Amino acid sequence: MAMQAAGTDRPATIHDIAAICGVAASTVSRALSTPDRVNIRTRARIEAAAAELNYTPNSQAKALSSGRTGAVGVLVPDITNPFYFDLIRGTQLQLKAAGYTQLLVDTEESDEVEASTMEQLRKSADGIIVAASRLSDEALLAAAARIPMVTINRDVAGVPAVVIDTPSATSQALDHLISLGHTRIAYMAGPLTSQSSTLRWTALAAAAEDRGVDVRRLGPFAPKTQSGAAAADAAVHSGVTACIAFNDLIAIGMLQRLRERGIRVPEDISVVGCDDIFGADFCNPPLTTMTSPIEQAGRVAVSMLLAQLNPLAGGGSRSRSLMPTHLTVRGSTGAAPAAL
Amino acid sequence: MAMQAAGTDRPATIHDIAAICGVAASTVSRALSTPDRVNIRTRARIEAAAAELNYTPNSQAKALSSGRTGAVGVLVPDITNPFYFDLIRGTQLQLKAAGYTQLLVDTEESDEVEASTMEQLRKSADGIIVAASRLSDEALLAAAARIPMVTINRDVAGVPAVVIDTPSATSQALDHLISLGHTRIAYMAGPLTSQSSTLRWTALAAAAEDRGVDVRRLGPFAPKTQSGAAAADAAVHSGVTACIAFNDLIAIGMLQRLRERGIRVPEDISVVGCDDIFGADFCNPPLTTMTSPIEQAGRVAVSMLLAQLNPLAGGGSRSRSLMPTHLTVRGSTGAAPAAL
DNA sequence: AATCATTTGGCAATCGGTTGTCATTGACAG
DNA sequence: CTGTCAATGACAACCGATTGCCAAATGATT
Repeated sequence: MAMQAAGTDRPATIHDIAAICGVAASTVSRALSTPDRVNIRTRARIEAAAAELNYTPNSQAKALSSGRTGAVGVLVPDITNPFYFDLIRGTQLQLKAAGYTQLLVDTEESDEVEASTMEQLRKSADGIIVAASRLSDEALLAAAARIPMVTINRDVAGVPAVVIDTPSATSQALDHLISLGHTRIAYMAGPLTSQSSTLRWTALAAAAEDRGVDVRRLGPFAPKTQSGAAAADAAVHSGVTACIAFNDLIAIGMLQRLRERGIRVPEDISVVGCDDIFGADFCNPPLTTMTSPIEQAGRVAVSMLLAQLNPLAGGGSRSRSLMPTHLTVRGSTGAAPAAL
Repeated sequence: MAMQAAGTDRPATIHDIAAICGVAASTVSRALSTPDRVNIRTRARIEAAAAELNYTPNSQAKALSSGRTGAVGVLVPDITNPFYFDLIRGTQLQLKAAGYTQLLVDTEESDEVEASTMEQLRKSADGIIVAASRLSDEALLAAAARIPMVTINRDVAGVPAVVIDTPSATSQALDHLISLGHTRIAYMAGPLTSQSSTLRWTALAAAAEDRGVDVRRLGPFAPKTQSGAAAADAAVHSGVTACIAFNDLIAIGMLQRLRERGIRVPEDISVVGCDDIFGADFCNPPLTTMTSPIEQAGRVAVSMLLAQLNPLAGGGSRSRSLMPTHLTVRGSTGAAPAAL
């Protein structure tokens, strides 16, 4: 009701409450954090005063004295990649639900920025979530020893991770293409530093060998729609009838380029993406892609991190979580063109 | 070179440096922040020790004692809306360049969440950037009195603002449609609480009156692709031959729905979006839309806020910045169908 | 009624810095 | 040789909480 303690405009402190109630500041602190350690009547008075003054604890001070900051850092390589939008949304939701603040940082695909950010965050965050880390295994492991960490799409022994199981979906995609009659297929690789890209290629190559079809690797290509042009040209030049792109951005870029060049999709060439990001369903043609539970992955990562921070809450914290993926067939894949 | 002070693993403090150099902690603080107040030789020793210990100041402690947090809050109504991706990217880049940290918060289109977040941020941020605020003018003004603020797409007297000039672009869009022969046009409105939507409608209605064409307002519709279905149906039912959507999300959703219903775009109906978000160029058909310099708006907002925080740097801080917009014509608009 | 166990709540140190105040130092001028 | 002044750096208070420790108060027990 009352806006503020009359006159003063600065936020109320624990001392203001203490003065009003005639108790020590420490008592107020206890009443607010460990209610059982304080007489129920004084507690009531304190709570009333706190409400009256519209008191909210100063998080800086809290962090300084308690060591806990109530913040979690979220590191993504490129904030403009729609893939991370969903991820960020997932972490944001789950963190907010748990009363944490999200510190979002774009590491600009740079291992240096990533490392220095981690060191920085060591003091200003209780833990960090690192998506698609560009760091070496050793560096990542070393960092994880210094601050609670959960990685996403980066599996290193000893570091809790959430892994979206796209590799296994690649064989599903491959079978889909084979069933449509394709036998010459390309994988449009992502950045060399991306473990996801490597794992997808490994899984795809293994599946291809198993099925006895020809799958070649092209690239690497940057995970942006602009790279799609180069990817499209490379695919066409290589003579394949279908390709599986590292992610939807590349795939969508390919779609645009192919259209410009008058190459029909899927009649002349089929394109499969990966992730099912915003836009995959309304591009032209709609993209067949491996749908990832991205937002959910973000939420799970937060849960794992919080479990690590507060070991009290029963549930034995799992150190690795594999998120299932499935193929979503849309319009960008079709029967292989008749052989010349 | 040396990893850490041998043995101790916790971050080095100003006191560690002081002990090594045999000076008081305050001297170290001064040497690091106001170098001229300290002997150049001791300063050198201190800097050497700091480097040796790999010292980085504790931001919490710094914030507590100095009152400045080095963080800026960025409030957006819906983090999943691609429009805000570009905005967030712009703020992130500019903040990082200035050495600030970005605190990203999704206010979930709720004025309550927005207000409480602001109160919260009052202590943990030096200033805030509020995009498309859902707050009343009074509430916004009151909040701005409590913490340095810059709004984006929300113009309230007394609060510095960055405004993307989409209203004036609406008349450009209208003229484009008129030149194609359209005379019955609909505006697919956004949320009632969105000032942008209101301003666009006002500008559009005025322009329509001026040109003597019929423009009716339909909606409101939530700014999501899913709302596009309802919007599309409403537009078709109203018998218009063209429509201007509040934003690209609605427009893209309409495109999808119209396609499902077998209504051709632009042959049967033309659609104009607003913002030119990710996806507007590759949807089907590519969307004619009002292109906004979104990322730039984010950067400008940060600059204005920082100018407000550090009045020292000459440039008289402008209190209002109007970002120009232009119409980008793509495939979703075409000649009006012949009258029945 | 005296003793002991248990609450209850205050004191003061602490977190890691910043900053006002002041004593010391040395240089220089008178 | 001494007085003035600027430069330097140490001391200590402070920012707003948390938390260990202890004394006082309460209540239960015998």
